[in-house]
Amino acid sequence: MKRKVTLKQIAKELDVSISTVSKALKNSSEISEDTRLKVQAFAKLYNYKPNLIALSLKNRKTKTIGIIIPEIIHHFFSTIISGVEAVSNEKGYNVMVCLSDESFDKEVLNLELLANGSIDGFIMSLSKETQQKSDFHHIIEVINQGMPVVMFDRVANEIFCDKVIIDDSLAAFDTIQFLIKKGFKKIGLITTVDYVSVGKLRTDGYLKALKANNIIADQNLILKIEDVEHSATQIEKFFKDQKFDAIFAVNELFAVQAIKSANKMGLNVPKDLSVIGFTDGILSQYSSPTITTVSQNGEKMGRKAAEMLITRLETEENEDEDYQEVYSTEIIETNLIERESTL
Amino acid sequence: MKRKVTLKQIAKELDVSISTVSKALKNSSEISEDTRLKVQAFAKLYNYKPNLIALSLKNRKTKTIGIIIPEIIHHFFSTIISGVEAVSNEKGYNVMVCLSDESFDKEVLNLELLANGSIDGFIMSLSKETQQKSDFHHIIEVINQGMPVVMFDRVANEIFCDKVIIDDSLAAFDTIQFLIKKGFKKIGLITTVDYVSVGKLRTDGYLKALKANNIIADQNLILKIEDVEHSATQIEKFFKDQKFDAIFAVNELFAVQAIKSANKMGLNVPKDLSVIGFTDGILSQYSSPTITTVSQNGEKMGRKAAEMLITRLETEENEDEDYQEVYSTEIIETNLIERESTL
DNA sequence: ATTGTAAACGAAAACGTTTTCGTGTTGAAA
DNA sequence: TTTCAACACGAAAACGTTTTCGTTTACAAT
Repeated sequence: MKRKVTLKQIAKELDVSISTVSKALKNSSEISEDTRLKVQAFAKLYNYKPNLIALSLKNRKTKTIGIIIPEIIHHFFSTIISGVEAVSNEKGYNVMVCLSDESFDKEVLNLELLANGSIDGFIMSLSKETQQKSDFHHIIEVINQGMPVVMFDRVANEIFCDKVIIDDSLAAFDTIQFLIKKGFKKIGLITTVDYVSVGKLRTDGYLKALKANNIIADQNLILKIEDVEHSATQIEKFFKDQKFDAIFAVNELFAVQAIKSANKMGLNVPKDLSVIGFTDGILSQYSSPTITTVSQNGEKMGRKAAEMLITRLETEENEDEDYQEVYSTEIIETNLIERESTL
Repeated sequence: MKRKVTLKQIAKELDVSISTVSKALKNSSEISEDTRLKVQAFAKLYNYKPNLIALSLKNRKTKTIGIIIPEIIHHFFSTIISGVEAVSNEKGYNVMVCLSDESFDKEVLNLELLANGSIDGFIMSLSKETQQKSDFHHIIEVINQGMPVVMFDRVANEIFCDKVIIDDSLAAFDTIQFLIKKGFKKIGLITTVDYVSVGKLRTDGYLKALKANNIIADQNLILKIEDVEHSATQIEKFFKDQKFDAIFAVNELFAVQAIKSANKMGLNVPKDLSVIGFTDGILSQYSSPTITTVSQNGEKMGRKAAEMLITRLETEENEDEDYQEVYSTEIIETNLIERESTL
């Protein structure tokens, strides 16, 4: 078991100073060809690689970015990570992943832990609990300490930072328009409780679209789900109580469950009922029937978020004060992917 | 924008030495109550938190563990991360996630990058390409440098380290037994090419079970898929060419596609054909019909892997030479989850 | 007056780099 | 012979900690 070799050891072995070794390895012109080659050969032989922690300390930057997401077992968030990771790797950054498990406390903990030098910047999406409490002091504090933060998807107006989102309201609006154009009148909505920002926005879009078409929104056609654990039974009840021409669900799980409930009632999707979901995940692609859905393009969002963060990190070096306080919000376009669940 | 405060700054401000501040914050008895309280108050006021990078350098341990997986958009690997993350957090470790994208080169790159001081140990699963090439020198080298490694799922006998696996062969064997007991004779297998270790093992289990029941394996009933991108068409062809009583698929995607293909042929699952998959992911739980499957318990595997790694990291401190070279392989039990796709 | 001894604190090394600023040696120009 | 530049290298600081080993001061015991 041979431990990693350091500059000091090479220096000792070759009877030169540490500085000489360091310079030789960087092809400094200060060093004679002779010793340069000698040092490089030795370093190669012993497979010298600079210690990244030491570099981090010296340079005061770690070349790693932290990402905090509510949960990972969720296709959308997985694709986000995938996008972030891809861009980060290209640009020489590592990715540290933390899960908040939708808990405020864990989010705070993760933030504090990583903010103590481990990373150069954050990419994050708010936990449900944080959204519910509307308490963002932990994030604001970190930003005030000079740590760049890019938020995506579940964001908050109260936090000033770069953001990557989709236009949830517009996407929902367009979706409902699409359904109305097809001639559907009784369009049901399966959504989340309002404190989930994206759920609220999608609900808004739904309502706006109805209004724009002079359809009076019927609260009985709207189901707001608080407890995702028991969404299935709630959705079944929803279907027993009401009749629909079409259903718009704000995520793919609700969409799948809607289809199942419809089937149980003896309804065929799409013949008796059209269903559109949100987020183009595994379920939408492979369930039967495959589900028409609003594609969020998580990979692209992740890529964009990483690009924004890294750009900020690297222009920050120049202490470009003007740039510092100008935050931008990128809107990633969505598109409706038509599949078998709609006519 | 107030930057993070350091010991040095506190020391200067309070006109004491750095050592005094450090000791005061650790409640050392060397320091008088007076200055101790003064320092602590000041530190609290300025929200002092030790710089983790500096600590890492000093202690030569980073309290973070690296995890390299082939891809993240995959329910099984997501659950692994979830498990690893949970245990790591409990024990005060962070998690750095790298994706190999099933590529040998990227796996090597990630390994080299992280091995230079960024992490204390690895948890990893081999990329397909690595398995195909059977080239493990990069991993062996890292282990030889004294970096603890725990492998899971896709492992290799050539690498000496701790491992967490399921008994793929046995699980497959039991599954086929289950099908045979139900009276099925023509049992089809949809599997991967042989260089994917777990695919091979599951195929072995299938063959063994047939043999144990004196059924002669029919190569026509076995489909080995190389190109996952085009699995759907291959599976459809498979169904056109052959008739089955039951299908065993080595992952849930193949299982879903089998069901779809069956439906296209006018067959009803489970009435005309039973289907069993592997890995209890989102698809198995929510597709129609829900799919009977072998549960791999990724969360548990992840937890176990993290526990093994951390145990090794923390006993390593004691330079317990005896313990060093003894590696263990944990086998996580699997279980068959019966759902609608089997009678 | 001398010695001993706590109590309270500081200096410095160490972790592994990079980089600035010397410093000694050589050879050539004056 | 003196002077100077170029060359090749080394010392040391810095990043932010922790920890060991002094060192000072005061005061009690001899």
